[in-house]
Amino acid sequence: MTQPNCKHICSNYHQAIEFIGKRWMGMIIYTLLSGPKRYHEIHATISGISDRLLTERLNELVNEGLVEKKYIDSSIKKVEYELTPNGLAFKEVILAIVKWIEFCDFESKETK
Amino acid sequence: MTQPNCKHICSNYHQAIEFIGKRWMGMIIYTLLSGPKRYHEIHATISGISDRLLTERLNELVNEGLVEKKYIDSSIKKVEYELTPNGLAFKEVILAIVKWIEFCDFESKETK
DNA sequence: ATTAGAATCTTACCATTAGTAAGTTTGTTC
DNA sequence: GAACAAACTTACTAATGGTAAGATTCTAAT
Repeated sequence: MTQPNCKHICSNYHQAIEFIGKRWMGMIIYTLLSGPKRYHEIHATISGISDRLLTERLNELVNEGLVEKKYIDSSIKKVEYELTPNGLAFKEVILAIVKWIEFCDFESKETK
Repeated sequence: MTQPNCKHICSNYHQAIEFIGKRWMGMIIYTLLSGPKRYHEIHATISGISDRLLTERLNELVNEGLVEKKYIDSSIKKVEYELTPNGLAFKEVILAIVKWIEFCDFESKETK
């Protein structure tokens, strides 16, 4: 955290957390962790997300190389979204968040 | 991820990532990891953040119990912000994100 | 073969959130 | 006691997100 390249790490961290922190982004990656999914499957899994933002977020994920978009049978209306290795690697971050939540829950129960 | 309490975890994860994903939130926690800081110190460290949002984010962090606000010498204009144990525990998440970034960088260099 | 419906966007419009800039109050320093 | 800094606060504009309707392509049923 205070190494020579702190500024580099810090700026990368800034970019990264602003990207993954965009609304619904975390949920979409989480959903795709259990395997590739169709557009409507993701939509059905994440309650509350709109078509507009799901499309937008998926495009951003594809552009950043975390998700791959596959046209099944070369059909425009048969699409599958799958995590790339970089997207899959995000699982460790999700696990850390889940652990952190559990720690916070535990703390709040201990101190009440 | 696919355990019985998946829905519970998932909804908590959703809440948590939407909270920590708010703009500047990650940077503010990151900054406080190196120790308690005054308002203007945080402001100086994070380039680009405005007074308005820094105040707002700090209030949210205090309300969620991740940060404690201390009035030094009981003075209204001498304030220090310090991470609580729950806030400190977030370090593991940050480390996971930093590792993930490094993995992604490595992958992109390998495959070009 | 035609029609109904689903899948995957796209567009237009309104609401919420963020950014900018100026002002306020208290505290400090010369 | 005047000038400046700290820590906000307020008012306004810009950007992002939410809602709802529509467009296009595919699939299934009659």
